[in-house]
Amino acid sequence: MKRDIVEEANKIISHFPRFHSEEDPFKILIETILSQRTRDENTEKAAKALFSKYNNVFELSKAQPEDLYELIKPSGMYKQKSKRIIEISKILVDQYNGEVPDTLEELLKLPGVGRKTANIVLYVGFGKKALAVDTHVHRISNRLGWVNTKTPEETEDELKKIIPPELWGPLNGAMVNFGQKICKPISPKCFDCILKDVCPSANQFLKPEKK
DNA sequence: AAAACGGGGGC
DNA sequence: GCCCCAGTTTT
Repeated sequence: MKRDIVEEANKIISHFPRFHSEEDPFKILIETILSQRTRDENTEKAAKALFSKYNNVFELSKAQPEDLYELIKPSGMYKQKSKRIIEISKILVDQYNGEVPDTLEELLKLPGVGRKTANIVLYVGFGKKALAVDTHVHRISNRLGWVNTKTPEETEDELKKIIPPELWGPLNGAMVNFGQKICKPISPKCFDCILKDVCPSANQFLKPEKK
């Protein structure tokens, strides 16, 4: 059977869209920091608690790390994240007039902001054509046979060659939902999968994949 | 390349 | 009880 990868991507996007209610780039940046290695529910709890007490970058820039511990604890790694959130806030206030920069290069200078977080902020916060290769994107792209890669960096390069830029962000978000509901790391629900007819890994016994 | 950070949920 | 989560930084 002939594969149409773009069509498969659109299918994932239409079946598992990811909505983003927040629009303030700063709040998206902080939420994305909180979301690192943590599930959505825990991220939302932490973000809600945090923003109920601190409304903006200026207020957060004056806080102490210990002030945030209890608020963001559900998101895990709360000591590091508290420290970084305040460091980021100070940098934004001191060097960026309180605004979040909208380029990959500038975002990567912020503490706790790596390639994945930066790309999520670029897409969700600024609507740019960005692709954040997280564990879901890496795992699913390889299972589907879209790419054959070892590292997220390789996956990013290869995916960008076969997926049109306007789909990068939407596919990225949809893959997260798809990965949580169907194409899970362990015991994926291939029987219920919309791509089981084309996926080379469908119905196989899948072990957790190396990153 | 590997360790450290980390609470919460699924199985 | 073990494994994983829209990872990044340090050793």
